[in-house]
Amino acid sequence: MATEMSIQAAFQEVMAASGEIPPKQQQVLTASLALFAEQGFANTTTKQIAERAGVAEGTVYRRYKTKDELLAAVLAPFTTEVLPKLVKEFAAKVVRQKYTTRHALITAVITDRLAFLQDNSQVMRVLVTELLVRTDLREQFLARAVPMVQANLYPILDQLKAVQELPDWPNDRIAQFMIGTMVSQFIRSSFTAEPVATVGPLMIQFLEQGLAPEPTA
Amino acid sequence: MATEMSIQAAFQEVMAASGEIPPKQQQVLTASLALFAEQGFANTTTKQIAERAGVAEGTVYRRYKTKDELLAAVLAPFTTEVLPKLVKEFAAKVVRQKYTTRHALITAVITDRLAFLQDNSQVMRVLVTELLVRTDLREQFLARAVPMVQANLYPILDQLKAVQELPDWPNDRIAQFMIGTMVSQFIRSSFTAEPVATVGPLMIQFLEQGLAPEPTA
DNA sequence: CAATGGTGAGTGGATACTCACTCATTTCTA
DNA sequence: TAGAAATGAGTGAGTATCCACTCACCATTG
Repeated sequence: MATEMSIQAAFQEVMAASGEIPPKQQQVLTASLALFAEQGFANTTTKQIAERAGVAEGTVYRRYKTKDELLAAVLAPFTTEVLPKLVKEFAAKVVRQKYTTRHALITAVITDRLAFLQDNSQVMRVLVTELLVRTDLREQFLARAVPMVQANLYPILDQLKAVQELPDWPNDRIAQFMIGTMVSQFIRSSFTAEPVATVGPLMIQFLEQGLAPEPTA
Repeated sequence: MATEMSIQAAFQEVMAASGEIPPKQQQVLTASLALFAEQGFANTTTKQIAERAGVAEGTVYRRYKTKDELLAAVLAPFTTEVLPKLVKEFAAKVVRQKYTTRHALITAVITDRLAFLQDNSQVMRVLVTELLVRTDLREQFLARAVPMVQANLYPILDQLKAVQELPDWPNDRIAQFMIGTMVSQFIRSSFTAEPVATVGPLMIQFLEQGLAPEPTA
């Protein structure tokens, strides 16, 4: 599957960061992620994880002492490494290329970031489902993600508002429309396995029109 | 809570339809729904259900023989009674009032149907979370919901396309944009408990602009 | 040998589900 | 109509199973 590469890449970061992670532990993480994505966290047993990882059940518990720690270990790299990089790289790119139209901004978001999300569809899937149910995880995630988006995306939005490229709506609403459109597409294509390329143009046009500024009265 | 009335209403329908459902069984259903919505299906024990319903654990199993049957019983009225009515009433209303602009259509969808969804937020919540994880349930639901939407919404869209009130995009895409925008708002406000009234106008404007037809070249 | 990774049988607790019984209401019968 | 019988919702202690987690032991490497 196309997903495995970037998932591996995400884990690679953790491996590099926190010393060596032995191969079997990596298999445990990979298997956990896959099973959590397929069945959900609560419906996955540690025995299943061991089997899919080709490992004894005790091995599952060698490094991570509880099943919850395993979930955290699977999600952590995404929220602490991948997501920040995602947002910041994007902001940097936008600033560097001096996008002054929402068309350029939206195109960048859709083609670049949506593809990225779809590459990481497994983690995204687990994250979305668990955020819906686990209050603690949701708060923790929002506490990290929201300020990050605010700090990096909002200035850009303000800038575009100033030049009449965006309507004078609250930033959180604009962000919600963009994110909502992306996530709904993401979820849909995570079931139909359709590539972004086919839908991209339509989403761009829809967002571009939807976020057009109201005629100045 | 504002939700309880319409939830009760949904159960009322089933009660009326399939003979008498004794009061304690109704308490079991209500408790199940509430707990499933709060914690998710897999994280809810039958003991918890019994306690919240003020009932012995055996009572939980009198009518519904398994926990899965209980989930089905909680979701069934929504997909078989409420959702069809939701869609058909909407379609009927639209046709009756002869909406010929997308503004009227979108306004109707947002103010009317979104409020309805938020009234049924508990069932929606359970449905959404379980659809993400349970393949069988998802297929079953889509097999019912998709044709219903196609039969009732698509003709209206075609009609509006004909009079240049909608762009010539595939119907499923237009539907996705509308549904995605609504659901993302629904999920957000199911956490922040903000009323629809405040966001409605913005969503309407966003969708109306986003779904404006491209200038005929 | 020390240290670290790996093993898998075993354990305690939780949980979905059962069943023999009670009790109230309804239906049958003399 | 009084009493007997049947019905079925409700009960809660009990059971079989499952599952997260442990631990005493083994293997490999430096």
